[in-house]
Amino acid sequence: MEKKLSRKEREFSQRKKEILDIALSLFSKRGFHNVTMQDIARKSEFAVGTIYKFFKTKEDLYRELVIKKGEEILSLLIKPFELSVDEMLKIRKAIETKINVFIENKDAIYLYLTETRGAAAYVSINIDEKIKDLYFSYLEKLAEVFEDGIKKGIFPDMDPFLLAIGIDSISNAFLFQEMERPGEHPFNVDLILKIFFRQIYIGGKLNV
Amino acid sequence: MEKKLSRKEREFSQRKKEILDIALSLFSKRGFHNVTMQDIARKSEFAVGTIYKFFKTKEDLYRELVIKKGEEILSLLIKPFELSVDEMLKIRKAIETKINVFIENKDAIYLYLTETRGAAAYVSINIDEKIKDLYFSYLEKLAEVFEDGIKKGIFPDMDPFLLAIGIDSISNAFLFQEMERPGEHPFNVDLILKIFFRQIYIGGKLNV
DNA sequence: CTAAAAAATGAGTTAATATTCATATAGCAT
DNA sequence: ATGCTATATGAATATTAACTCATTTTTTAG
Repeated sequence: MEKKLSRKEREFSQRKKEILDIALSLFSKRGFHNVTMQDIARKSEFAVGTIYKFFKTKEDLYRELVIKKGEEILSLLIKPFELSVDEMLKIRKAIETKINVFIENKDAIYLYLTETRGAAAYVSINIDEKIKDLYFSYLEKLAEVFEDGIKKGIFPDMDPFLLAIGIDSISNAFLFQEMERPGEHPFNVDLILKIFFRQIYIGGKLNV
Repeated sequence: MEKKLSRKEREFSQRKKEILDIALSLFSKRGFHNVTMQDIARKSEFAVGTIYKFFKTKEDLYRELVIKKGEEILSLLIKPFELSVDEMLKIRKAIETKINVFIENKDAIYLYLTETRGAAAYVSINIDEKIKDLYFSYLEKLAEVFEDGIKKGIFPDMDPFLLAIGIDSISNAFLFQEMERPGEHPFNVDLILKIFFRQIYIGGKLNV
């Protein structure tokens, strides 16, 4: 069902993708309002009119970009939850994955976090809501892992959703700090786990 | 040195303050680019031209607002650090204060956090840097408390700046969650301290 | 009360940029 | 090679919103 695309269609998608990549690099650095369609046209080496063959409006382009990247990133972030390992390892893998995804997708992360912050960044309520929902669904999956762990007695008995928010926000904060001032305050997964669980987990074993 | 203001001057500041208050409520909901000077004029019941008697440009107005609020909030947040109590209680007070400041200044917090996020929100690099610096100076003060506590052996021996980022980001995350979906996941200072220290601190005593 | 000075007003000007569309170019079939 | 269709182009247009300033209104002083 994938191979039905004609060369024309493949070229169309390829060009569209190129435009979206350029747009990502621009929007993530300067924000929606400080990037013009001219900028996108110039940098992607298309004429302005051509951009409009791919996207009805500037906002459409932005919306498509934000949602596409959001979904892309979510799909990476939730992979560890499908592993059949114990909850502690799942959490560890989830944080490791998050760190890698951050590093590999800095631009997209900027776009994404800008959106979840609402307020000044938002262009249209709908984008904002969609991205919030994606992020929420991630937190819910993470919370489920905590819930399972609590039932087994390996995590403290607290609201699993708050634990999810907690560990995720620490991870985000450390990652942002690292992005802003690289090397100043090195951290790793163990440190995050240590704060959360007073535990270091190595090769299937728990060490305090 | 305060009472030298004439009625004129007092009226001028009063009006300026009114405009800034209106602008805050608008900017915090819709962001810089989605609020027009017309909007601010209409809502504050002045003419557009009058707004320009108070602020040279729209960006000036915004800058003044963001920095004023940032400084206002910082001065509230750092108060607990001046208390002469032990480090654990200082941290507790700092979180309590943060929760209260959040609740009392939701609009300003939105403005403030939007700015610290950089990226899409930014208007001019200078505002952004100024606010980042303010926030950074808060984190540094918080880190000092951790440092003192670590020396005394009452906190675990980790990078105090990371501990500061950590506890602050959890507090922020819980507060945002509460703002977005009130009542769904109740939390309090004890919960945050428990995650961080496995400790509840009541009336000067530590309880595990 | 009256006239000069100060302040406020908002229609009009200007600048920036999203969007359109007549024209040019490239691709393709015969 | 030739015409026909689809695609690309970017100058021209439309829109939006910041900012100005000639006019009106309010305040102050005598």
